[in-house]
Amino acid sequence: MSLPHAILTALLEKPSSGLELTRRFDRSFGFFWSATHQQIYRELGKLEQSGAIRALPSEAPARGQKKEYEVLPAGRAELAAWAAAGQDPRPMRDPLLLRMRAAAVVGTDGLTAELRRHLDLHERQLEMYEGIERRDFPPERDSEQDRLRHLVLRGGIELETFWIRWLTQALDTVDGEE
Amino acid sequence: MSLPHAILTALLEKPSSGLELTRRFDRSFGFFWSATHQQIYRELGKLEQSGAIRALPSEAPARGQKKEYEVLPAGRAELAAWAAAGQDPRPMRDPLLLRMRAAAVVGTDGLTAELRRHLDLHERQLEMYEGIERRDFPPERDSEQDRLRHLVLRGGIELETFWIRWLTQALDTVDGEE
DNA sequence: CGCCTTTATGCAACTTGTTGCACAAGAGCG
DNA sequence: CGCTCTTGTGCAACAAGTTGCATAAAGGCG
Repeated sequence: MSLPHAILTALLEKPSSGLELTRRFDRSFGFFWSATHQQIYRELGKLEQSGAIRALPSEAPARGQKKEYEVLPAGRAELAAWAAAGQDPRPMRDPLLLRMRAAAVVGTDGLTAELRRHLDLHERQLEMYEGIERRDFPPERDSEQDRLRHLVLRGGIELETFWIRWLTQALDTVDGEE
Repeated sequence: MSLPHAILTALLEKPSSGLELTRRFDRSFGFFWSATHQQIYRELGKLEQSGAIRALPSEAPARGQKKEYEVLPAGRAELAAWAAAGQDPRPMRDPLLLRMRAAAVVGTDGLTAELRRHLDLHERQLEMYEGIERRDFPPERDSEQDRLRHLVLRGGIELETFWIRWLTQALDTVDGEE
């Protein structure tokens, strides 16, 4: 049940239309939560029905016309309750680690190229995050919000760093076999 | 489409019944892929129907009786093809990072306890992994299979280490606000 | 025997996430 | 005007994962 809360958070930071939200989820928001535009539209409909958000008044509320949403007090309260509630960490489910374990039984043919490709993807991702860190979190900005958001971004950066280190080890190990 | 392949990998390592598989997925297999017993039984049925695995003959093939499965050549081939194929890393989706971002907007009330609880869970998990590392991967064991499986376990260990480090930072940041 | 617990298999309903496509309006262009 | 491209909203079908419950046999116990 996290997607509605992700949308509420995004809308509290800045009221947006469905497509704008989609773009934000593809960019910086995607560090910690991804979503497709279909998911977003479906959820916006539900949130509007339940009274958590509302569409800002517009002259032309027709199909194909931009529709901006803002969060209502009920939505804000719901988000605050959710953020403070207890939730266990999700059990791990990583296809790449699984494939490595499978390779231990069926052989490592064709794996090197795939590992290199992933390494490259993670290196680009890391560069992007570091660019954002330089742009959005210079040392002089230090409000409460900035510190918390910076912390989240640091999570993304350190996770990418982990993958890069692991993939490098993996390439050493797999190449060593051949 | 990873669950069937996770099951094939587990069965290749050691033929098992549904409940045995469930236990393995709760223990060491869970480092990189989790599954409930309902998922597993459903998938075992599908895999048997498609000819990837078969039930080992038993005297009493009745409900409530243990039913062991083994992988057939078709299943092994399918797994090898899947392991070597290209698959993009999944987009991130972490509820805790999301909650931290939400907390930046709605406030950090009640968050400290939750962060401490997660820190504790990750510390236990790390200890468990390190125990397994000492037991199953002593320096003298160094076959190809061992190196690859050890690599996967190292992934689990380093991920837990990452979370512990991040949660410690997070606690510093959140406590600093109060 | 009758009752309870453990081991084991399994169905059904629901929620969440993905994929593919349809529809609508405006802008640029010959 | 008619054509195509971009922006924007949305439905429908499917796949994957979760939750709750049902069923059955075997072993221990009074």
